[in-house]
Amino acid sequence: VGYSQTHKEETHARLVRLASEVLRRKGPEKLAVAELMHAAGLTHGGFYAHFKSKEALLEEALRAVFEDARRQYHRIGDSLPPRRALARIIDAYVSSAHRDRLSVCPIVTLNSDLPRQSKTFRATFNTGVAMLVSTLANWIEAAGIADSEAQAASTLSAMAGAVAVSRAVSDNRLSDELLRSTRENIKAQLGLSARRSGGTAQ
Amino acid sequence: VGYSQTHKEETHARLVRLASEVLRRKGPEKLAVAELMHAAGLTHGGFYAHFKSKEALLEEALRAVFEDARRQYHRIGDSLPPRRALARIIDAYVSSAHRDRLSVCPIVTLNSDLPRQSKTFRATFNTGVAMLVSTLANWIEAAGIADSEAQAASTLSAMAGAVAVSRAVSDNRLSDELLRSTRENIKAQLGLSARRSGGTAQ
DNA sequence: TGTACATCAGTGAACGCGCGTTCACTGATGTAC
DNA sequence: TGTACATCAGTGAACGCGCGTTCACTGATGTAC
Repeated sequence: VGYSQTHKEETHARLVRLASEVLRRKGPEKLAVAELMHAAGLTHGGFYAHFKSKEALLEEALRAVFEDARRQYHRIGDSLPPRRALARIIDAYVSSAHRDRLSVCPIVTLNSDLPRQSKTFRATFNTGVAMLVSTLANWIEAAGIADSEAQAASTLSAMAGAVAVSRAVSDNRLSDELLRSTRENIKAQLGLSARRSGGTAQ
Repeated sequence: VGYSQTHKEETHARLVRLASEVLRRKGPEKLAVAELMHAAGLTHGGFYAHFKSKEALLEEALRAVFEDARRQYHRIGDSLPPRRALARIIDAYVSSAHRDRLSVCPIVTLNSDLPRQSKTFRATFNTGVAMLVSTLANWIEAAGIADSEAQAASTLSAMAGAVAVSRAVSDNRLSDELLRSTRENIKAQLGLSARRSGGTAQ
């Protein structure tokens, strides 16, 4: 009835996808409904046919961002033995490439916005962080490392902190050194530096 | 001429001090001029007798926050030998007490706001981070640890990341464990775990 | 197979509110005489 | 020592803008007959 059957769902999904990018780029408060709708080729009034409120959109978008992050880990780590998977994830995360482009990781982009957000937004964030921690913890446990959950949380926070601070350091040399030494520190901590399993094949 | 000689300077300083707290609590965008002035017992119009703009206040306030952080390090670490100083700073920073109260450290509170702020605000932040890094680097170097500047940056980012993430973790047990294992990881990294220098005497 | 109708995704003007900034003013105090 | 005056920190109303939300509407399309 009016438009094709899946049309609304498609538009909805497109808005969430767009919003998840704007959310990472600008944060929750600077994401403007009118601007988002315009970017989607629509007028701002139509927004409320899709979302109860801006808040509702933010929550959907945040879930999407965490999902993207989880997928990213799996894209990098699946099909590798656990120790190699961890090393690859750490190298990809704590990198100047990650520093210089829009982060997929909401922890880097949104952590300090959190206290000012609504309870439900924070709850969604909590859930997302828990998901990422347990994703990492699976590899860490599979690698035979003790205390996997706490180590996963500590690793994730050290990675996110390093990228966040590297962005705030204007001296490029120091910024690169910070990332390099964080990669080494984390890998040493997880006992991944020993290079037991041969070369860097594939 | 009107009021006492130092009156204006005192008011100015009081506004900056208040702002530095609000800045850490609410971030740059949610710091409202009228609200700040009201908190200082003044009306909002008078603001512009003290600051060229809100932006100018934010920069002064941010400098004050970084100064507070630096003073905090010295308060904890001065009068201790370098290794003990570092251990004490790490324990105080990466603690549930720090997680649960308003952070003195602007890296924890403001890092993800940064990309949305003005160039000069970011420059002020850069300067502040550089100052904290070199403060830590002094102790690290004095402790005879190699690569002190990069280690200082990496340590600071790991500490800030841990506190930020610990705030976003709703599971209290995991949150505490994250802090504990980060403390241990960082101290192990800096070779402070060996407990060479005896007990914990004052 | 063709036509009238109902649906509803999207339109665009309008509203209200928060907030940074401006500005003409006031009145307490130090200073000149 | 007392008085008129100039200064200027602070006042409070007003303005303009961004932005979330509302709402009466439109017009393309599927459906009933």
